[in-house]
Amino acid sequence: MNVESEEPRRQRLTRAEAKARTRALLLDAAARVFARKGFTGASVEEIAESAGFSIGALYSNFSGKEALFLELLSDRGRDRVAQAAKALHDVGTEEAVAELGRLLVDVADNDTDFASLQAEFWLYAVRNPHVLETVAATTREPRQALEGVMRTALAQRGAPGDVSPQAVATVVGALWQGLVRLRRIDPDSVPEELFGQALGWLFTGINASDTPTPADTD
Amino acid sequence: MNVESEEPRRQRLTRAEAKARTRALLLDAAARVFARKGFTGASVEEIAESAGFSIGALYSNFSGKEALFLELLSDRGRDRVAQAAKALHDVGTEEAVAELGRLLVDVADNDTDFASLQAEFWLYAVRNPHVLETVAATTREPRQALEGVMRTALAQRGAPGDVSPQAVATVVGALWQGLVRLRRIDPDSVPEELFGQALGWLFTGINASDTPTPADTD
DNA sequence: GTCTATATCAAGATAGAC
DNA sequence: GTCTATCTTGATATAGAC
Repeated sequence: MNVESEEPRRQRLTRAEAKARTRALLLDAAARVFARKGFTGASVEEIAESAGFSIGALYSNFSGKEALFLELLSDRGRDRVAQAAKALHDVGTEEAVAELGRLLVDVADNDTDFASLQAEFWLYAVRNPHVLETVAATTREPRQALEGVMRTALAQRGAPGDVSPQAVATVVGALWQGLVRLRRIDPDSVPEELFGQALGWLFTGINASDTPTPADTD
Repeated sequence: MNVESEEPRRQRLTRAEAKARTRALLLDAAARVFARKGFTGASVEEIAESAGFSIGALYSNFSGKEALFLELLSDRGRDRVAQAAKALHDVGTEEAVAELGRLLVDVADNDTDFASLQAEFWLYAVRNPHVLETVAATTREPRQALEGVMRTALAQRGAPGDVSPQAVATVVGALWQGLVRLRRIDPDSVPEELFGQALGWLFTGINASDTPTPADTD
């Protein structure tokens, strides 16, 4: 009967740890199911069972479906892109551009749930004003990380000083998202090199332009 | 029996015309409700009543919820962008770029349902393999129209001959989609001029680069 | 802390009236 | 051709057992 007092060697968990582990497993499952079925289409029952628990366990850890979804937004929102952008910070410019290209293909092809979840978050935001700002904030985080990369990239390439790294980061981020989504449903139209090629055009154009206005005939 | 042979003066509708009108009204309502609630979140009851009809009328015109959704995809999928791109075909290059910029802001700010519907279609496609190709096809149509615009734009700007109009059209389209979505949840990060500015960089860079695109023989 | 059982409700779809 | 009434299912959330 003294099960709990046994030696905690071999990964025996305290109650708090067990609960935290359950929470984490539920969040993982939620990410999968929400991505595959959508917010409304996903049932809490499927999420719970997919994590290996029952509905009761889910409601013991989260107040409901929406709370679980929003928790997921906080946890996963910043993850991938911010992390990648930070990793690129240390890398030289030319390699960074190539690396970004590879990252695009990798995410689009392998982490298929990622783009779906992003789309779900976006839709939830435009439909629920009370979380719009929260979702907007999670998109700003990775974009700011990217802005850092762009700042050094522009400097190293000797771009005109009046070019806004923020604008470039926004453009690169938007292009990335657009291409990932398109590649997902029409891979042939987005070959592996396209993103890198586009970045090449972009940076060349930025360098060549002395003013940020497009009405500048060369 | 001779109902159909009555004079159609004074907007009296034949049975076929009445049915067609009902169908059209249901499709309009469906576009609204699907955009606002999502495919799963939207109820056929709300769609029917939003169009001013009952559930029965809906099922008399469409075999079910999915059929209605897919019908919408065929009707609205090509609409906006293809139409716009074709209009741009006649316009000179410089004006076309500026016009595209204005179009972005207009769509993002005014036709709010458009982007939501697009996102719904995309999600439905990645989740339902049997319609993936259909959705992909509807994205190809406007992209091909855009490709025509890009071809003349590149020629007028004297771009290297080995630059693929198809690649440029894909990039411009993806960037457009990405920026529209971002502006929807974070307008400050996508100022009105950003799209035009990005296009300027892009075309300048294309002109300056002699680097060949991967040989693309259509 | 987690599970089982259940109350409550809303949705998709159908059948027959008009 | 459209409407009303209804069948059936599956969902969220809760309450009490272990």
